[in-house]
Amino acid sequence: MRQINTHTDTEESTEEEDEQTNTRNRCSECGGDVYRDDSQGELVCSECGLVIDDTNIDPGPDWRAFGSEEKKEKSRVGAPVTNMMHDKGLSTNIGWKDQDAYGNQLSERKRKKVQRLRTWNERFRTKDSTDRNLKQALGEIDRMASALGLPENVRETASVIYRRALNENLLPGRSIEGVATASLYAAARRNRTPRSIDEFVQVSRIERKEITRTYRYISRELGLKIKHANPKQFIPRYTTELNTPQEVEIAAKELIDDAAEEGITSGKDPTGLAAAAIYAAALLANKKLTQAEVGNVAGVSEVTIRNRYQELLEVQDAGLVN
DNA sequence: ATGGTTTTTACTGCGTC
DNA sequence: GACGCGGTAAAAACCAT
Repeated sequence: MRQINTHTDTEESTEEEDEQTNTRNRCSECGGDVYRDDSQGELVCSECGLVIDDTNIDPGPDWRAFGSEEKKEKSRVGAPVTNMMHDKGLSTNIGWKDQDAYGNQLSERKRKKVQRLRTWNERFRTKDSTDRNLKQALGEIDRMASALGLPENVRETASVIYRRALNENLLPGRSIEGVATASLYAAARRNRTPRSIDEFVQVSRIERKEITRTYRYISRELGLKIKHANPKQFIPRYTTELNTPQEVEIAAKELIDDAAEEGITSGKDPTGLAAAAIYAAALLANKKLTQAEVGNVAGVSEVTIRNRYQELLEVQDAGLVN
């Protein structure tokens, strides 16, 4: 009896978050109005183009439900719609095994029939050039995102950006790969998990010049209004790669904050600032790193670190007086 | 295309281990 | 002598116009 009670208790107390967190929101980036684009199933900022909130892709039950009993029954069925497949994962897939749904072998006639179905299904699935284009681009986005360790929601954002570029006819004259790379670069920055151009050069087949050129182009044409990357966003990855103690990481972030308040960070390469902050923080913590070490993992020259970290320390000295 | 800003490259001298 | 560091000038890259 006791056992039964506790069991049911835990079961009923799960999943009671029906907060409607949307429609009249402010964009976290630029403060613009956010509206819901139902055709895509995502929140879009009217100011800066788009805001993907991954909690919003598949938020809950499909229909209105009255009471919690009904709510349980009418939950959504099937995989969530995703932008990462060129048909958003909604198409039919025919298995490759020559078995029916019960696992029995198919007869010779049925097998041929299914084979024909597979063929036609594949033809329809990638019917026109747009679909083939998307298919290839999304494959590239996925590949690069994996290589750079970018999470799912960044890939989703990149997919959306790419679709928009495609819809607005920005592709002609540009390579699919280039636009795919630029889309992912933009998406990574938008979602506050930026990667440097250098890192993209490592994993993309596109050379640096074209990545930046294409990024500028689609960013302008789509009105993405992406803010400059915050140097702090690079620090954790660098410090873990350098195996520095956590105090250094924290101190480095504070150095960035202080510098940002003084306004000496604008126009400067964020990776350079991050590297300098780490170097300076390590110095202050008596946990020395060489400029070359930090420069290597951040992809920044020693000269830049020198210039930046002295500026950072100047701010600190001035701050102590105040 | 142009000019202003920032970063990189390459080289230097200095002190330390 | 090798290494880490600081400084510098010129080249290269970047960015807005």
